[in-house]
Amino acid sequence: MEKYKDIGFKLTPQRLAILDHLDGNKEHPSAEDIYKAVSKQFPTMSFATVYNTLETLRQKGGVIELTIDPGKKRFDPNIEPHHHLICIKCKRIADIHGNYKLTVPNRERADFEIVGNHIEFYGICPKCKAVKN
Amino acid sequence: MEKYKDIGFKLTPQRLAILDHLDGNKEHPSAEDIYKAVSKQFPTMSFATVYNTLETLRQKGGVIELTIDPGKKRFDPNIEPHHHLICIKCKRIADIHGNYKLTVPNRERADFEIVGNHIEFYGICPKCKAVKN
DNA sequence: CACTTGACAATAATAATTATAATTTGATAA
DNA sequence: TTATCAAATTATAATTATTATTGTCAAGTG
Repeated sequence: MEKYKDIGFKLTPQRLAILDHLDGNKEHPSAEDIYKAVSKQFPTMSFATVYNTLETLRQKGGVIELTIDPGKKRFDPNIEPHHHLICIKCKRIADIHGNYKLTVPNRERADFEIVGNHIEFYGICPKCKAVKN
Repeated sequence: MEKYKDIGFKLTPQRLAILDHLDGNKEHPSAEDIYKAVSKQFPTMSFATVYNTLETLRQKGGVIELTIDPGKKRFDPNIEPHHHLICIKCKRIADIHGNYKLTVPNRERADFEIVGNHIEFYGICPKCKAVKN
């Protein structure tokens, strides 16, 4: 937690509450999810604070922004490089830490300098499989 | 083109203009891109028609919806399974057709039934690399 | 020809996000 | 400890992307 102060990230009560909610969170929450959860403790919490904090955190490498969900951003406090498995029915997202070595064939690389990758696996989660229809 | 009529997709002039704009398009355009391009020929074209057509097309498998770009959807008329390479600076998207065989380790699969995958490569395109700073 | 259906356009409504402006606060240094 | 100030917070307005609603029209069907 102290690491943030060192990089000029002012630790306010609101930010601590957001960090606390994110810490170890495997739900890949949206801004709204976070707002709902944190405003229970901070009824005056503003949506803008959630967005501002997430954006500042992202810039400082404290959180990853996921573009998996159409229409809204999701946030992942797990900053280790990893991949995701998405339930196409309920949109639940699970982490995948498998070690994949992916390269782009020269022919396809089109002179891009490759800096990273991210795999999205699609599937149906056990809960949704259990539901008929 | 005839294939659409067979599956109950009525071929109207507006739809033909959209299909024509998408055909062979490698730009992965957003709804707005398509709207702008097509409304040059059809000044009365409505945004709703673009969205409706894209959604209907998607359901019929004529186009793929990409969630790569935060804040907006992009559409890809290339329906062959393939992957993408995104310039992190200018957000340009290129197709990657490399043949990757990806499996999820049992330990991580969490009883999901895997139905597909999509790799996003991140990089810097030649144009953006050429720009200083 | 009457009838149904689906597509279109205009527009309203909603959802997610970003911007603005006034006020407050945490961190630092005197 | 207190003064200071940049940065954070809040309320709110504005924007952007998308979806829903409604009335109209045209194509195809019995």
